[in-house]
Amino acid sequence: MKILLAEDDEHLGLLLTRLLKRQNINVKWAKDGEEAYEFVYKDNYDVLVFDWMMPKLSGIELLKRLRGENHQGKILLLTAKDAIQDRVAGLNSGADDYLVKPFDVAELVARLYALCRRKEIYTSNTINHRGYVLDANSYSLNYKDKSVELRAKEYKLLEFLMINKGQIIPRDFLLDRIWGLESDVTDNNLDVHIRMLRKKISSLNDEDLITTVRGVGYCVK
Amino acid sequence: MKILLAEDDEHLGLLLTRLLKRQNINVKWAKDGEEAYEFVYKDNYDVLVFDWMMPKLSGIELLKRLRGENHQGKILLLTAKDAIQDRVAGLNSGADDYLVKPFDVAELVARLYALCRRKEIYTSNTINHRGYVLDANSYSLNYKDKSVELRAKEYKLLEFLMINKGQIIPRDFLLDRIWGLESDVTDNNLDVHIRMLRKKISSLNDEDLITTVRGVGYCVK
DNA sequence: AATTTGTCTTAAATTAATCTTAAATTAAGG
DNA sequence: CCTTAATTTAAGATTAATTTAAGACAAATT
Repeated sequence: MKILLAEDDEHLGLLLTRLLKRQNINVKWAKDGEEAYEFVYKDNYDVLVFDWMMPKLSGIELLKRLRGENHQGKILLLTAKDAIQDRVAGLNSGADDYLVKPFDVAELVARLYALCRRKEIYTSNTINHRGYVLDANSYSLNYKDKSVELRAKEYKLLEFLMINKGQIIPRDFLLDRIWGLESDVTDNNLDVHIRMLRKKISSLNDEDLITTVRGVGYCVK
Repeated sequence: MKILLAEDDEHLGLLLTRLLKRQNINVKWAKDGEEAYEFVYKDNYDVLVFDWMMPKLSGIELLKRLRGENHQGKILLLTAKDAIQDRVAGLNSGADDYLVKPFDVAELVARLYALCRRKEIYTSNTINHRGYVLDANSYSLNYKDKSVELRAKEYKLLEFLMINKGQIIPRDFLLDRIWGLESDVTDNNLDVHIRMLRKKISSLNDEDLITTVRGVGYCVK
């Protein structure tokens, strides 16, 4: 995997470069936003990681610029601990994920891989699992000759569960992921969306792809 | 594992630093609350360990401040022996665990690992012992080709026993640990949960992984 | 700008899983 | 034996998840 890291903090930049390399992740390190911008089109990266706060060109400005130029790459934003409203702006500006400082390197690595997998989905456009085909193009779930259309939130939810199939994803995790950190939606909202998904899934094959783990979360088996 | 230890007592601080290092735990030692506060954001720690009573900024004040800043790190409080209401207050203020002085270093280590484990939702995590595999990811216990699912309390209980395998864990210890100090559940509750566990374990391999030590507690052999 | 349509969110009632307790039974230690 | 501690079973309480339906919101259409 090859990533571009835009990080102005010397210490953190060096540290991450080293630690990620040890995980077999190839890191190109840009020390500010403008430098990062130059690198973006010079090479092909699996994920772009931007620090929010940077001199010259901040992560969010860079993100907006790239999206404005119709750049489709996967972008992960590193945000400061307390700037919650920033995160909202970040996701709304088209970031694919965010990570709050200080963070665990293992978690960063996990999220990078998750984004990579997502990238693969968008290039191949589908996730296949036990006969089910989740299609990123048409936002539909297919099984044999049957098909159901998913709504935006349903799709996001199922995609996340299918990418992490076999793993139990805690409820608050899903809420964070699908609705965003800042969002103050009711817990129950997740239940309702799971319900919709199950209904649609069972209309395809009359089985339950999603198992609930009481007190913890959900899991695609 | 890397932890931040805020402890004003020179003797105890030095001792813990040494002993934990011997257990392969990297300790950053801050001698008062304010110093600890500075360190928190400078590095990334797996667990933050704060002594309750400290000059300048007490452990509980530091805890509250960090939580107020939306810091999500795992925090363990060291509390004096008799201040039960303090411990309750600590947990209510957002501490993830507490430990009563004087404590056993092995106990501290066990709790540190337990806290670490909770953090790692992404990375798969298992405890292996005599062919049994306790899987934190699926909340299941596996043996050869067989598998049983555990419920939340069962899992917690077995996890604690397996982390401390070979050691006899007193009953009230388990009650405190799994149900929390403030909880006033009946003693018998523990028996029932042990019973459930034994049932499930024996369905895997028809043996008893958990031995009871009469008058004391239980032990995973 | 108003209306319609589709989607998302909330609230409240129902159902189901899990936890807890009580009481009876069994086993261990003095 | 007698006492105490642990085990076991089953029922009751509690908590979490599911379900339904209605209201809010946003996007598209007129």
